[in-house]
Amino acid sequence: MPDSGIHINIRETINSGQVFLWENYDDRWFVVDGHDIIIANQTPFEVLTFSKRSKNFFRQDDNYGKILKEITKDKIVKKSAIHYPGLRITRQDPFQCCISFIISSNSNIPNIRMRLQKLCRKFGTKVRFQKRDFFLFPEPKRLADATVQELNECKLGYRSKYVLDASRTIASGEIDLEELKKMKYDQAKELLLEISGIGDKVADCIMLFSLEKLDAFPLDTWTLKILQKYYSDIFCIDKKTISKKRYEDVHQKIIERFGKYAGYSQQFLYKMERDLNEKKWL
DNA sequence: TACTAACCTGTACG
DNA sequence: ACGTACAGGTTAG
Repeated sequence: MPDSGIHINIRETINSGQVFLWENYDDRWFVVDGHDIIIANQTPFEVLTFSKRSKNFFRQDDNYGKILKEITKDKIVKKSAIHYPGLRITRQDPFQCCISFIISSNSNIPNIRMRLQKLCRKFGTKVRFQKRDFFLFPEPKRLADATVQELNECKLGYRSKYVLDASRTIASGEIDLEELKKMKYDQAKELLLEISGIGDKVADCIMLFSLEKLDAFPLDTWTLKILQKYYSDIFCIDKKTISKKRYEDVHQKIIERFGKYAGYSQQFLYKMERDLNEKKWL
């Protein structure tokens, strides 16, 4: 059963920390997604692409009703789901998603966005679409051929070498992100963790937002805070960070608690807690 | 295995 | 104005 627009809130979905390269003009949303641009209109609901290929960027093909029914068994998630109807997980270009979250480490959303924009302007292709100019996200090969010096000009800081490493690993085919889509969570994660700059949290973001792993539940400062605040009876989290071993243990418990669509639960909880603390989405 | 410090950079706040 | 703290973490020791 395909989703109609009423089950997709474009504004809230884009403003939930999963996608960074977007612009809002005249009530329409433009999202740079790899070598393509998504244009989304809320009412009447319509999603088009620059490439003219059909893409379910908002995961319109998910059975949203079924997923909601599953994840709202949890009262806190239910509260958030009522407050944010139509909040979705996006299906992003894997390479862009990968670089986006490598860049996100120890940083904030406006800063991540700025760096990605600089990467696009410096290495991406300029295109004209709907009477506006856009820079597409650079291909893996283009970034693999860049120098640390050039990447530093995009203000990546110490992350420049990570971006280079990841781009080379992917451009060479050593790791094929499309192949990871077909794998189970554990197997895909193991491969992602081989790339320097990708730890547990970043790997989970990449898998949830671009590799079809709805059971991925990124554990960052916010979600850990959420587990402490609302689920102290189930999860014994005392610090701001957790060790690798603990991360795996907690993820296992997360699946037991929230089910196979735990990633969706995470998005609702994350959105709610960030808004509660009046954090910026841009 | 668990724990810490160091890390680039822009922005917010005093 | 100018210093300091902090941000969707990861790595090295």
